[in-house]
Amino acid sequence: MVRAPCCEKMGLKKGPWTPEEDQILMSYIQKHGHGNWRALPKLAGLLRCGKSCRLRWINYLRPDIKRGNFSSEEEEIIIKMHELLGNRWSAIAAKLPGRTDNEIKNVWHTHLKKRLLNSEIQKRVSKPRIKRSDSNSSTLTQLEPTSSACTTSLSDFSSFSEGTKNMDNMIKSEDIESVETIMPPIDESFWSEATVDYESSTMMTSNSWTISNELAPPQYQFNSVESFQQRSVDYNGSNYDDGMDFWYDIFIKSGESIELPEF
DNA sequence: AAGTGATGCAACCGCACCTTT
DNA sequence: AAAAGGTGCGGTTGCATCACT
Repeated sequence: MVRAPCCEKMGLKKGPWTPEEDQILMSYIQKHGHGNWRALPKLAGLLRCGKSCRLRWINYLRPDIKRGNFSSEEEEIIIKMHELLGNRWSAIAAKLPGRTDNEIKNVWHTHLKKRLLNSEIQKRVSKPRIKRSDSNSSTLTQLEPTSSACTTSLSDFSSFSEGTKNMDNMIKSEDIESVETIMPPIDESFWSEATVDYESSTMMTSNSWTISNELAPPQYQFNSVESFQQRSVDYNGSNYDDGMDFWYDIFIKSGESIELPEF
């Protein structure tokens, strides 16, 4: 398929929008709707490409756009949804009326990512969960005390293996509050003794993990090694690095010895 | 006051997917 | 069924502003 020439080659304008352009675009869409974005600029008398018009409308001019800083509730939702969906900004934006995917993406990269990183560092510094059991070996031992065993299986979590896209079906807009139910906060009683054998120093490469752990809340359990591997591969399809801790947490709790696939 | 680096945000780009022909 | 065209998404960039020296 032949790609359409870019805006510049067509003699179209790029860069920041002027108030005049905004006004033209806004009044045209209010009067006629946007219809075909590609045809819109010509019809509206704008020297812009349709893509640029669409973006400007969606991210800035739409009447239902919410302006101003994100509330702490909104930030919480973004954090939780990102934990579940990864960098699927449009899906996250769908849960936050008036906010755009672009805005959420920016907020994530400029504020929330750093904040989460800091709090994670703080958490690990203040209460380390893992120590090297032998300074000459790569075996790591988790320190926290055990708690009661959990025997429930994770079959209700199985739709995960169909890929992260199916998350849209799992999470309905009215269920935002219930994200806690899907991914409950982890309290200290959750952790048990575990060992992790590394074949490399980084979690991003293929490792051999040995987990001894008799407990896990249902939402973190896996029925088999294969199911975990399948899920980790699926997750890798989106954003494995961002979610490494997420998988690490799950894995630590899965109570199985498995080989992570090569990524 | 000037220079410089960091930060935030709007906008662009390339790609994938969907729809139409 | 395949090609063409349209749309939406996520990653990235560039610029304005702020903070610091």
